[in-house]
Amino acid sequence: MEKIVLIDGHSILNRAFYGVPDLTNSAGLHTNAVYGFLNILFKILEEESPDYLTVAFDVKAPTFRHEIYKEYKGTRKPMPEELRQQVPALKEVLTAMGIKMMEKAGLEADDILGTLAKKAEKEGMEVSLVSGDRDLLQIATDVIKIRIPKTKGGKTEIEDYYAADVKEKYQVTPTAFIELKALMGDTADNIPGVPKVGEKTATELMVQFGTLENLYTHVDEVGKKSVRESLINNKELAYLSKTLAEINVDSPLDFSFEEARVHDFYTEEAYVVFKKLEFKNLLSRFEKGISNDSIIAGFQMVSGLPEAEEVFGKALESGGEVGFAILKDSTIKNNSSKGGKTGGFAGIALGFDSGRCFFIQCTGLVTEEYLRGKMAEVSSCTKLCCGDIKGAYDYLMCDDTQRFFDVILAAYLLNPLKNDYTIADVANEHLGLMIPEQAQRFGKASLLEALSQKPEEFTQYACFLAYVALKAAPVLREKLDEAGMLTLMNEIEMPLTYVLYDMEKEGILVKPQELKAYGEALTGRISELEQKIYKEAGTEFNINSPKQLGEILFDKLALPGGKKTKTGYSTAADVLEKLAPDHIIVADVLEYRGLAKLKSTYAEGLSAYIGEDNRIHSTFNQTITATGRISSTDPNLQNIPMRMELGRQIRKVFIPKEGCIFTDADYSQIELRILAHMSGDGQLIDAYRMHADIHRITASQVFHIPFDEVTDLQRRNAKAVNFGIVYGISSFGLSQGLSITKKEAAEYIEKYFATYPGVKNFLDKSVKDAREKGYVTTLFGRRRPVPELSSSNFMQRSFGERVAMNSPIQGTAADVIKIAMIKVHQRLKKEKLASKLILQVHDELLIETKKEEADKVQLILEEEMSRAAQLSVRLEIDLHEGNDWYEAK
DNA sequence: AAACTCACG
DNA sequence: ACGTACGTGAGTTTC
Repeated sequence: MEKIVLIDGHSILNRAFYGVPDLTNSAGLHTNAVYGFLNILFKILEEESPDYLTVAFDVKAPTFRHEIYKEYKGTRKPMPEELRQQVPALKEVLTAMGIKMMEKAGLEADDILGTLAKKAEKEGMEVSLVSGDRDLLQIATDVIKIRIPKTKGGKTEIEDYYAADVKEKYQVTPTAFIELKALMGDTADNIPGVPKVGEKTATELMVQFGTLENLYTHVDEVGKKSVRESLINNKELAYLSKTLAEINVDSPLDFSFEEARVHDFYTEEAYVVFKKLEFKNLLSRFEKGISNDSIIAGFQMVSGLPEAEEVFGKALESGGEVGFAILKDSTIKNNSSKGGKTGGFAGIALGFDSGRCFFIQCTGLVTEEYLRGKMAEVSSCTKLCCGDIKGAYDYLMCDDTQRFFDVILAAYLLNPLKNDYTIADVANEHLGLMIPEQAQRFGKASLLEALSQKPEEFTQYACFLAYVALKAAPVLREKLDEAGMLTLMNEIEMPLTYVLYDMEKEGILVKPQELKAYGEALTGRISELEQKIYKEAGTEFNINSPKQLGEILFDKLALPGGKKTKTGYSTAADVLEKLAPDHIIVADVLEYRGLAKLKSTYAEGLSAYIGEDNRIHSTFNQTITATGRISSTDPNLQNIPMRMELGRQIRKVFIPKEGCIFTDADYSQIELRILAHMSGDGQLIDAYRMHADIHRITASQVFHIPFDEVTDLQRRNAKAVNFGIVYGISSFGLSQGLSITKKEAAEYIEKYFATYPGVKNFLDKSVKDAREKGYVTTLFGRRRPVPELSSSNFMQRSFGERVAMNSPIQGTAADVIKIAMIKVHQRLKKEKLASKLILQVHDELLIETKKEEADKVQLILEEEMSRAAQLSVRLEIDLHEGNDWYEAK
């Protein structure tokens, strides 16, 4: 028997929209609903393998049936903008996939679907009708199956209804379902229904009387008086509702089943559209369809020394750029293999302009050392491009990044919002090429396992890395240039890769015994507090569990504070701090938490990263943050305690090596200074020229008080406002920060803006720019897209506004310190100093300084950091030195 | 894997 | 009316 699948377009799109978290492509187009729709579509197609397929749409609501009863229209909420823009996108996708669509002015999708379903039934087909709402249940029969997808926790399950299933679940036949609905009404569909009759009463009535006709014939038999009267008084309404609820299964439609016949959906056109929408999971469906055969034909594995020599010779002679990839497992430093070198090394891939690519396997005479030597030679005189160059420097020789180009880094600059960046992604987005991800090819196998198990697949993979790097480089350069970020790339990000590589390699020396002792010193107090808390609570429980803690505090002990999070009570510090003065147990919990954090995250956490050289080699990531900052992982050395004295003590275990001291330099209020510069606000610029405590000046100017009479409270408030401005001010946020009312906060903000009108102007302009262009930029051209601004959700939109205000400031600060790092690193090298830059903490640089170089290092830091950008205010530096990190801050 | 909490700038 | 300050990473519990 032939089979047709009919889909209710708007209804499924709507379901998908609310069931799939927000997604946007890099052009800022929302795509979650289309994505969800396609997932449902593919699932259905896989299950049903139909012969025919049609998607029906309403032309626009409200239509035909609703027009009859105008008074009730307009209860439907307007479609959110994020959803509206996805309707044409979906139609584009379906068109590209060659899927038949039906829509007709004056007809609702329901009518089209109903009509087609009945038509197909008559032709002797099986019918699957997919819709998000239950209206369609009325046309279920023994061959017409209604399918209702439900998204439960990310998984889509589909409920199926044949006529019998409707009867089972709703106790009425599909035909009676119409009248059931007429009685109870449906606000979403503008069906009035009979007052006083809800779902329960309606079901009872239909079970008892079977039809509306019969109900009114025997209306006096209705038991409940109020219901009986309502039925009698609203007879007309009931029949009108029936008209509204009934799907027209005999609509005038030109339809030929042949047009709806299913064929290959994975067309070129569809591929292009999927790529535009950035559905990379779905793109894998095209792999069979689109062939990379002609590219792969140029790939080759090389295992012998003479052949390797030949390939390297080719690289050295190549006039143009060469793509390469180092095939090694990513460094795993976090397990107990302390200071562990890298994982397995499989070899090196090289790609040439001709399209010829070679995977040179590390085997026999072709040793790792040989390859390293050859790559060093090649890198010292050839233009090279790759992905993740920081991870390749171990195999390159020269620290002059001029000849290098990192396509991953370029992809990050073009869209810094993504979670990860892979060569396969770059191929998809920038070359329109489909290549499988590593995991897809080899699963969880290590590289060496993959090589031995699937050598041909591996060769293909390795060569693709080099091929894509080479082919994508000019494309990315062009895109960066268009976006005004080529200089940022060449002058800041690329040179920085080598600085970060050096910092990682250098690491920072720690005192392992001291760190251990610090942790052990905490243990006593922790168990003391643990026992005390159990006693105060009257029971033992897991203090680390917010769930259990919340129940103890707010249920068992009935402390005031109520709910806050989705899952239960909030036990966050700011909530507990309000209770602490009145309840010893809360104060104890807070102290316990503080100590437990220090012990687990820092004392024990850091210990696991100490290498055989007694140094910790963190990883500095350059493609993580949305604003341009770098991040530090494994371990994170950018969040070592500082604010509280006890935590700060941990810094005493970070020490310079023998013969060295630490020199630490940090920018003084770099973000506020950048704000002063970017806004050009005269008053704020002058404030900085006064060369005094900026928060006190702000207080003095905003509150119109002589500088010397500013109280500590006023200074504190002004400081909070300054912070707030940088974060993208909102009265609510400020009120939280200062524990004052929203109204008071709003007054502060108003006064601040009255004092510094240039700042207000600048922030407004940032938001306006972001709305118009879809992104904001830093002083050095770095972009951050702000797709949230086009959201119809108040919260998301407000977030977008704050992002638009904050990112240029935070991002410019990130640019500035990156420049400083490059310059400092260069100077140290140029002046042949042995001192090393080892850490960056956003506005701070730490140098392990040879004692005899201390003065020079201070001078270099001072000069290069303050010179990193020429602003209309000075960039001031605070310099410290010490015999450990604690002393040097 | 997600939620919560908390460390830093 | 809505319910948040901006940017990160890691440890723990819980599903």
